[in-house]
Amino acid sequence: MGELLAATIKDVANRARVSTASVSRVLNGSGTVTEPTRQRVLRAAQHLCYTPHEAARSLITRRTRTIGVLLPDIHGEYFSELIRGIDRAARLIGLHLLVSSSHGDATEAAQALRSMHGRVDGVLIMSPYLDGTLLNKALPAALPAVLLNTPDDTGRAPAFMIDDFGGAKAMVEHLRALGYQRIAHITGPESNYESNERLRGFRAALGRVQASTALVVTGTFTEESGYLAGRQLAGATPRPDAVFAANDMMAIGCLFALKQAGLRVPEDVALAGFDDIPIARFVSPPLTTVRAQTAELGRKSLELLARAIEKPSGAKCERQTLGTQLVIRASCGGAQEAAAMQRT
Amino acid sequence: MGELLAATIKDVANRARVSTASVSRVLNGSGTVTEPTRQRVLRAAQHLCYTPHEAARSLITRRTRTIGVLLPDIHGEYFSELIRGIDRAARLIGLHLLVSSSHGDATEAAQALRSMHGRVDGVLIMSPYLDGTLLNKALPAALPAVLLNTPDDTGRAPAFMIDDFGGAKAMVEHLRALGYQRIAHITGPESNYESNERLRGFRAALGRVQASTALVVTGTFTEESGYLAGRQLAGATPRPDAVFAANDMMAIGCLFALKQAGLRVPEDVALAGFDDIPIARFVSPPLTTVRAQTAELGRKSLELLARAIEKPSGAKCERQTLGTQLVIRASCGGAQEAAAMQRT
DNA sequence: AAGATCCAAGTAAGCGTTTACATTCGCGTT
DNA sequence: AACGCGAATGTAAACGCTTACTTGGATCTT
Repeated sequence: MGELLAATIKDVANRARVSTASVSRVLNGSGTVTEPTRQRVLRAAQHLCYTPHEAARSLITRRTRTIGVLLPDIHGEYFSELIRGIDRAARLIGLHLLVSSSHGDATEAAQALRSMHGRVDGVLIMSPYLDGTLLNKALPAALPAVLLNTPDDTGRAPAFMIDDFGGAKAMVEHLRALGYQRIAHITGPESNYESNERLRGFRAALGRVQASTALVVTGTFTEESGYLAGRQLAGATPRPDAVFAANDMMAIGCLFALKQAGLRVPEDVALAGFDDIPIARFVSPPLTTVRAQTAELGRKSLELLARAIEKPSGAKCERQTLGTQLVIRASCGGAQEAAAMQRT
Repeated sequence: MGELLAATIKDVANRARVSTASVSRVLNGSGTVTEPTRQRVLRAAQHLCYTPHEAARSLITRRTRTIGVLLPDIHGEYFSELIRGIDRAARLIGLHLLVSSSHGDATEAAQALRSMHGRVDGVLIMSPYLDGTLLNKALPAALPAVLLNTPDDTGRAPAFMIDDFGGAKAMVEHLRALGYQRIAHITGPESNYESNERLRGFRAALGRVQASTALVVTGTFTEESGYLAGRQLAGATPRPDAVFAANDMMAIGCLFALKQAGLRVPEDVALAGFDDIPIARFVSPPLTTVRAQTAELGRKSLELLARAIEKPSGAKCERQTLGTQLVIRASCGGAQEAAAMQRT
């Protein structure tokens, strides 16, 4: 009697002197069993420390109670927030999370997706790189999926979006209302969907004429890239009187560069970001930003996915957009006036 | 011909006019196949968008290429860093991550652990609550495991630890060397292992006499609790001239409270934290803290686990401790002198 | 040219479950 | 006392894969 291998349902059946079917019935509460049998099975299972083998179980039930999460990265506060929202919702519904991240390109993401076949009941995908064709290719037709902030050409799956355009536009309009004239923008990666939407919002708020002359520096959503952009902007002539970074991390990097260049924020240059990551209110001066409901985005996506798994028919491939909210802090000055404006 | 269900190996075999065995051989590169057969199989597989069903595969191979990650929480910068380290290492080795978090108590963690049977090849466990008995109960004998910062009474699994004691001791000694006399401490949750170790380090650095009179406030590792502790400390008489918080988040909360009370940091009260989370250098003044190699901890743990899975024999149940490092910033003053000291 | 050798491909068992179906058993009817 | 019936239990077939073993030719040896 080697205790090397984990006990199987057969072992339990033997010990309880019943068939495996009865064990299964007891453990799943399905079918009918007499109380004595039930007790015997339960005791046997407990004695053997029996735990069902999930792979075997899901092979036949065609359910894994697991959902796959495909992210471009897992690092930083933004993803931390997102995963938090997803995780909470999943835990509430009783779903496991199989995460896969850090695929730099669409091919890698597709690869990761394939390797999830038979491991998950559905997938949550955030992949700014994955274009429609590749996604269709890699996504098994029957696999429920929900897209997060992912450009979707195909209508293959429902999608949740953050209103990147609207948020950026509102922020730049706010800056203009405060009287800033030369507003610069630090973008995210060029191939990134959200980055492009925010840039579009930036331009829309400025209007065609100003947009054409506005100072736009390309970043990569990292603090480092924000720092470099900040140095560049600090030395530009004419120097911008406000900088809108496409995310908070870059704004913070930029803040450092500006300070290092001897510029005061917001007196010399105003600064604004996007996301409202937790750090944003801790930097000095606290960062004015656009609040994206990141955790909420995660939660809602997961819930939608769970519903889609429950009844695959009801999945309308709609795109829903989550609104954003201006968060006025000290980094762009005029906090009081702005607050007053908000109220009206 | 319904395309509703995903193609199986049988479908591929039929289409290529070979047996399923040959398909398997081609796809896994095992056994021998002639080139024409190979081509036929490959074409058939591609045409049908065939992807192996991982549950079925792992049922027979007894390998899932997945490792389970059990965390007490998933929120915040600390866990973000940790997961990042784990994720990177896993990706490098080609392992999937099944994460399970937010179990408040040992029972929930044990439950989560059981439900991983048949889904994972091994587990990474960080559970400050899980005591030895429960862990032994829930951990299948054959399941490779590595513990992270978890008190382990059993020697059942190897463990990686952060040198909480040493780090805390070094920090408090540093504060004393700077001339601070009345050093207060904000602890983590009472039942938390790391929290207790840091408290122990704090006391050790003070020596028995001073430790007995030192001001110690209980927190919960959250910013909120740090804030409350900060308010309490700001009003204490005699007021401490330095505060050492058991983690950075609480230090930041405390910082707010101190500022709100009109105290200057570090002139009126010095402040230090633990972890060196990314925010730490962004707050104002930048936070002096103990750098715990969090991502490194994740990476090393995963690598050890991977090795243990590879050859279960070689797993010595040792505990390894990762050193910490003092990070001197402005929040406790004397940065220059301190830097000089470090150099010697 | 017949037997030995070897390689490619097929056959089928089995991984640990669930579940449709078959069987058995006890019991109330007639 | 024979019958029928429902409840409890058992039997065995899947689920989709891998792999030990078997088979069937082709090639090589003598």
